[in-house]
Amino acid sequence: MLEKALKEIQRGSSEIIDNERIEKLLKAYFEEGKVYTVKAGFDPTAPDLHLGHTVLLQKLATFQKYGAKIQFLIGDFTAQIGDPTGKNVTRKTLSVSQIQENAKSYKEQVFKILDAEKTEVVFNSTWINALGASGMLSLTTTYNVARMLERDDFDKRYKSGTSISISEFIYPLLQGYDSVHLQSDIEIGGTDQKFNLLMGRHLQRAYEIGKEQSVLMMPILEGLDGVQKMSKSLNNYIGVADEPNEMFGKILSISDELMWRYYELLSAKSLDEISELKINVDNGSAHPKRVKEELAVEIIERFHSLKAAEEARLEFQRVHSESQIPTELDEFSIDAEVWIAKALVECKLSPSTSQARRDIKQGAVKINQEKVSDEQLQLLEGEYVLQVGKRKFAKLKVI
RNA sequence: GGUGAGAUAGUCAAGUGGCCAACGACGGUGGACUGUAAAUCCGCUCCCUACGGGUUCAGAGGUUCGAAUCCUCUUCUCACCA
Repeated sequence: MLEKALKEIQRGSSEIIDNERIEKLLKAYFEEGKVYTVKAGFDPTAPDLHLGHTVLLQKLATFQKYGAKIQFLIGDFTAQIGDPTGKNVTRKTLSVSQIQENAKSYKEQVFKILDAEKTEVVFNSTWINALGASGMLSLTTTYNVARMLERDDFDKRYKSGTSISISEFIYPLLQGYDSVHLQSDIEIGGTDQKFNLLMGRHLQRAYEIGKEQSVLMMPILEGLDGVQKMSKSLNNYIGVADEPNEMFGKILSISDELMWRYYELLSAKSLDEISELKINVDNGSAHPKRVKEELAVEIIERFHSLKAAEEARLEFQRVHSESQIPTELDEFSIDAEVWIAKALVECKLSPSTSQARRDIKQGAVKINQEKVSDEQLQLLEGEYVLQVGKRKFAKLKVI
């Protein structure tokens, strides 16, 4: 049992610091039912969760399975500074009301994965505000500038003469102080957070709270392109709030190679099951597309329902494999006969009439499944299903 | 504060008086091939009912028959020095 739990906890992680302590904590749980705490901090700047975030959330869920109480920390105070990690410019500060709003939508989304019973949502402004100027000052005496500058990103900025604000120096200290206040046993975060995570250990030692948190780091999930990290700003993400059909399409669009990565970090399947799948695909006894569909269904089920997932699968089949028209189309209506190019723009299938004409010229446009060749075509009264390329559809009523 | 370099389409990046709606790359998109994948190949990629017209090269003026290209000012970036 202990073995299994440990294996599950270690799964997918890129680095664990003080693994022995994690073992001890688990042992104490199994033998005496002793509860321990796992902290994870979230920046309330990005309210829309995507699968990249869920890698961490699922790890937390695993911990919950094995006795952990999760300290779900919303860094509402620290967000006012902005995490300098990986940044090469000073971040803008966020307004208090903005942070409040973001934090709220965070909470709404995370309990799809986490067990609310075993989760404590905390805001670090609570204790950091209470720290006061003298508390803050004594916090800063635990570390020095030279060591802070060892950080790669600070180092680069310092050497290149880019500004580093003093508040950014304080950021890691505050994050570490959170671990002091919360008396965390374990903290988990992305690999890019290593410096900040280690600061928790450092400060717990400095404040002599009698323990040093273990640190478990998870790799950063690649986005749909398979290269850059999943992020909203790169538009390569799968949002947990995405529609089932959209999720299905996005998951199916990832490369086979990336699929295994997603399996490892996102699926609830055991590693043994996954490696068996991989063997089957490699020797040709399983079709990679089927395997990918399975993953898609699993993920959609998690955020929607099994029913929605199966429907998405069927819909996908209809539209893409059998090149039929999707069941639900955006509908538009125009009250006079229109030129086809204008109609495409109206239905948001083309961004401009110029583009629409190009599409027609290239044979990309279909009306009721029939290819359009006449660029000058006028649409008379009636109902039409318009299509551009393989996946853009709309229904148009001309009155 | 001083000096120098620069600002070109979604991004990077050529172009330094007419052949420029502007090379190329990436991205995006359409087609072929497929498993709507990847890889590969081909087309398109400022707007406009278009063998034509309009608006672009940080912004504002100016020189010229003609400017992304030359001049002036402004704004912003970056580098070096203090």
